Amino acid sequence: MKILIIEDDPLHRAYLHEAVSSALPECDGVIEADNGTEGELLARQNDSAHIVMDLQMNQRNGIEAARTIWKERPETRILFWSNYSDEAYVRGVSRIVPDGAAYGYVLKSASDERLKLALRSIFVESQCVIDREVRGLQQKSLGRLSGFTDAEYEILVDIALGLTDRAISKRRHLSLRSVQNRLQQLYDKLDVYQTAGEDDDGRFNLRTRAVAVAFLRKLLNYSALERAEAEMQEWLKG
Amino acid sequence: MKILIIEDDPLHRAYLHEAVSSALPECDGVIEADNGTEGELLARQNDSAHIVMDLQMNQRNGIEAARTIWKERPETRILFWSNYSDEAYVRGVSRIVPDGAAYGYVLKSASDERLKLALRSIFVESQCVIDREVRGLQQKSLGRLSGFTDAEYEILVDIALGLTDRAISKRRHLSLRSVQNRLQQLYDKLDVYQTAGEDDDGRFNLRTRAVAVAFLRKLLNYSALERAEAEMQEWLKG
DNA sequence: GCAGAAGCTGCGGGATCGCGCAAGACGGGC
DNA sequence: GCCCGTCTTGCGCGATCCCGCAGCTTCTGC
Repeated sequence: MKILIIEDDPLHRAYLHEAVSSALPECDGVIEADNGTEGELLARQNDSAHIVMDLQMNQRNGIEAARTIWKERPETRILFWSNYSDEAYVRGVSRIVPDGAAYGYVLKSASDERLKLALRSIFVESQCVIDREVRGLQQKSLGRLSGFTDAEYEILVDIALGLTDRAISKRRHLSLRSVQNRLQQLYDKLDVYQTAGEDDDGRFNLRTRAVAVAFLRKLLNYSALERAEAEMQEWLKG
Repeated sequence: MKILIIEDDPLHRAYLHEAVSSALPECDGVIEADNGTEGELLARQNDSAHIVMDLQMNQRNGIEAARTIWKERPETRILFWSNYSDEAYVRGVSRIVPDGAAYGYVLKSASDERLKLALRSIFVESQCVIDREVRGLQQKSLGRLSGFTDAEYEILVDIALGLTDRAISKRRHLSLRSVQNRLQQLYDKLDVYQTAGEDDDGRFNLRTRAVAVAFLRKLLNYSALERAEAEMQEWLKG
C-alpha cells in the first residue's frame, strides 16, 4: 500500500507522514507533494496510491486537484484534512466525489487518534469517515433544511462574480424574470432585508449585501470564488 | 526577557517555541496562547513580554488582538508570522502599528534562519524586519503607485459590505455625487470594464464585479470583511 | 380527472445606479 | 496674481435592479 500526501505546509506534511507511518504499518511507501499540481502528477505516476490532502493550498486548490484525480481514477480513496469546515468547502467536495467512492473529511483540529482512526477506516476498510461538524453542514446544506438549493447557490455564485441579470439569464438559459425570482428567493434566505435600525435610510444594496453575508457565513470563500471565476472565464470564451 | 506566542495551530506553536528557545538564549520564559483573546489577557499580565503571533486565527483575529495590545502598551514589540501576504493583511497591519514601534512581518514559508534572524533583530536590536514580498506590497499600496488611496479602499469596503450609495454618503459625510465619483475611480483602477469578449452582452454589474476582483486580487479577504462588518454595525447603532 | 404546489415567464413601475457635463473650492508652483 | 490639477457637489438621463401581479406549464397526490 502506498500513500500520497499532498500538503503545502512542511510542518503539517511531516506530521502527516508520521501519522501515516504509525497508523498504517502495512504501508510500504509514502510520497509527498507540496502543491496540487505536483500531487496530480504523482497520483498519475503511482496509480494505486491512496491520498491524504489538504484543501487550501497556495499553488493549486485541493478541490481542483481532487477533481482531476478522481476523473482519471474514480476509485481513488482520498482523505481531506482541512483547517476549515466552511460550507463552501463542504459543498465543493461533495459536488465532486464520484458515486460509491470512499473518502473522508477530517479537521486539522481533530485529535491524533481520530486522524489515525480515519486513516485506517478509509484506506483499510474503505469506509467513508466524515467529521461530525462537517457532517452537520452536509445535512443542512444538501438536505435543504434551512439550507440552500443548488439553484440558489448557483445564482449566489453568479452575482458574487459580478454578472448582470441578463448575463446570468444567458448563462443559465433562463428568462430575465426567472433570474430575478431566484434572486428574491436568495435575498429571503440570506435575510438581507434587515434594516438594522428603525431608520429607513440605513438600507442595503441587496445584491452586494447578499454576497457580503454569504461570505461572512462562509457559504462562499476565496477558493470557491476562484473556481467560479475560472469557470466563468471558460464560459465567456465558448 | 519573556516571549509570548499567540498561534492557534499546535504544530506551528511548538515550532515557534523551538525557534524562540534556540534563537534567543537570553529568553527566560515562553508563554503560549492559542487564540487572540487569551493572547490579549496574557499580554496584559506579562507587561514586559515581546510577542510573536499569527494573523489568521479562528477565535479572534490577530490584527484585532494586536490593536488592543498596542493600545494598552504601544512600545510592545510584535512579530507577525503569517501564511499570507494578502494586501488586506498588510494594509490592516500598517494601519494599526503605533509611531516608532518595532515590529516585524515574516511569512511562514520563510526559512528557519530567516525567522530566527528576525526574532533577534526585533527583540534584541529593536529593528523592524519586514519580509521582502510583503514590503513590496506596502510600497505599492501606500506609495499609491498603481495602488489604492485610502479613500478608494474605504469605499471599496463600503460597497463590499453592501451599503447603498446614499448610506455611504451619510457614513462618510459626502454628497451622493462624490460617492459615485469615488466609485468610478475605483472601477477604473480595478479595471472592471473588461467586456471580456467582443460581445457586448457579457457585461458586468460594476458594483459587485468590483468586489469580486478585489477579493480575487486579495485586496479584501475574509478577516478584513469581518472587521469592517463589525465597525459598520457599530456605526449603525450610533 | 382534478386541485394544489412549485417553477418559469411577461408586463409595468418605482428606486437605484453609472456617468457625462459643468460649476465651485482648495492647494501648489511660477 | 495666475494657471492647473485634484476634489467636491449639483443636475439630468438612460440603464439596471427590485418586485408585485398575473398567466402558463409541469409535477404530485388523491
